[in-house]
Amino acid sequence: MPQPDQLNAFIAAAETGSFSAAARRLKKAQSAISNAVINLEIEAGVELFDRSKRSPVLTEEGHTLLKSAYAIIESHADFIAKAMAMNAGEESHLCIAIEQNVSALPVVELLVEFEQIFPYIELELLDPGTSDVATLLRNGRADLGLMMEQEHYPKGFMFRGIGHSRKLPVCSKNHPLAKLKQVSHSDLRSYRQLVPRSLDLEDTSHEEQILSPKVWYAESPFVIAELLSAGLGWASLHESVVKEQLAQGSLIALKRIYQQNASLQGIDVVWTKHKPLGKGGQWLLERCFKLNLR
Amino acid sequence: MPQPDQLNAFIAAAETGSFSAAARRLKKAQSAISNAVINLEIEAGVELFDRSKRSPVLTEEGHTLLKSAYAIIESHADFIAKAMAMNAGEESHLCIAIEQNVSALPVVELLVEFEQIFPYIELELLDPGTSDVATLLRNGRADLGLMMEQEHYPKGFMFRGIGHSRKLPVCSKNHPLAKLKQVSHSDLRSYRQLVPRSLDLEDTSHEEQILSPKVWYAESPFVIAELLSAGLGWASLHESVVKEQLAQGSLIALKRIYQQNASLQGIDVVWTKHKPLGKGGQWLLERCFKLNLR
DNA sequence: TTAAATCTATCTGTTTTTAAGATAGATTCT
DNA sequence: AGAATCTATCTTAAAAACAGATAGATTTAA
Repeated sequence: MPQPDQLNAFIAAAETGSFSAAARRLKKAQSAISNAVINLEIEAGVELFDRSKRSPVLTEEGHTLLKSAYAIIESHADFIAKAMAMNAGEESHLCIAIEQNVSALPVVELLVEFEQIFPYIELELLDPGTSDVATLLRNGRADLGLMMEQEHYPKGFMFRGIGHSRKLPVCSKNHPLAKLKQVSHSDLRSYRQLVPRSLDLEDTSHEEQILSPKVWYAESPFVIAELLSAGLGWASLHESVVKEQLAQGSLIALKRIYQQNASLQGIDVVWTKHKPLGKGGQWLLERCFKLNLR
Repeated sequence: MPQPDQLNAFIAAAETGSFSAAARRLKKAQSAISNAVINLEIEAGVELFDRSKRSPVLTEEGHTLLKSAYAIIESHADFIAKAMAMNAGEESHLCIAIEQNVSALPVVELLVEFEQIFPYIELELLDPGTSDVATLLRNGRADLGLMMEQEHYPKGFMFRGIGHSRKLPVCSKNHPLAKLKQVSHSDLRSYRQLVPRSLDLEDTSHEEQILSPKVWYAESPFVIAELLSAGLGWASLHESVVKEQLAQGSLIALKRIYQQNASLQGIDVVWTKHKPLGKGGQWLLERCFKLNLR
């Protein structure tokens, strides 16, 4: 197995075209370079330099193996750079959970920038359904979360509002409700309601939004939007989820009597005191504060 | 700079979950593994294993750096594999010159197979114009050539026929010659002839095919085909070059009186005694023998 | 609960490897 | 021809790697 020092000697000799010059560059004795190259040649069984002239010149095999030598040194540099980043306080892995109802676009733009600044951090993205973000943070699966605001968070949780999302009652353009100019409470009660519900059975936050006695549940708001598009029932969904369908007209926003049509819900960025964020997480957090989602 | 032995110890320890087991696998003393890992940790400044339990378990940073360690070892393996291939008689670089008139498709299929068998050989493809293949072989730029047969090759050249190519007089469908059912020698003399001519001024092989007093030259037969398509003159070109244009009707093959319409020309694979072929070149050569180009 | 087994870290002494210094022979340049 | 510069090699000193032994800790089994 070729030693890094041998490879560096090989590279320096190839680049300078002289063992002596390579020794000067690497601040070693000329004999060290000569030995390193010769040992590398013996171990590889390949003549790397043609020594018929005064200065050694790369053979064809040497040219090819030089590229491989660069590849090895670069992978070494990658290892060291990763380790340095960790020493500087960067986490090696960062997991962000973004609730599906949150509009992804502004976050994606943030992540593009993140990749430039923290190229050595592995990023993991989760997009759980309603209110499972908190669960992922609690059990340490995620480091940072974006979710719809909750009344109260578990102990040790930190949060901060970073915008708002509109929640709209919607149905298919072919649904009976779509024919009405305005819908009342009792209109809604007459038809099947689709409700996003968390995987977590403990979580009862969905209950307060149930109006109709005929309820179906789904974990993903996108699945609900699909069902709605097929003409099945109505649901109260976040604007970002049904934005496209509203624009192309396959889904319709219902106008409600006596009540504001859209209820505004806050979006929080959430993290925990329990596991402190590294440099990458802190950067992301501060950039989230400057976001203004809507 | 991390030593390969340290990385191997790190990897073995991570895979077996135990320094002792890693020592057994690598046939070293347990203290050697322990030292290697600890030194790697010190040099990187990163704690790779959590030692709070009896057996060490990878930290998050360890997981990330383990991937980089694999990358380094793999690039080492690539270096060694390349060197081994060279020791087994494979050339590190193989340059093949294929005259533009030769149909590329069967050769391409051969090269796909070549890539599987000789993954460590760098391949270079040249597609010179008429009769420059010999020049590239002579001055050592190319190792192997495919070209239209010549009367006599320079000294030290080896060659073997591997097929034939049809040469056809062609012109645009809009050219006056295209209206004639058969064309005579004097018909052809009346219009501009486009002739492929080598870059090499010494080469006079193009002269014998000149019929018309109005001649233009071009190095590439493809450029000539373009000119023909624009309605400019006629030319005698290889079928493989104008195959598509003949099929789609933009170029027309002329029928000649008194003479066979298509003159058949042999295709040779050519190499030189001067620089002997390696395993890859030999393989390619033998596979060329089995080709039957037409 | 106790004893055996297995693990890691560390110390010690030996062996191996690495590198510098010096030198001789070869090539290039003037 | 002579000066300068290059490489290979020999010798010797320094450094690193390694095995063996051991102590302390944890796990497993009785």
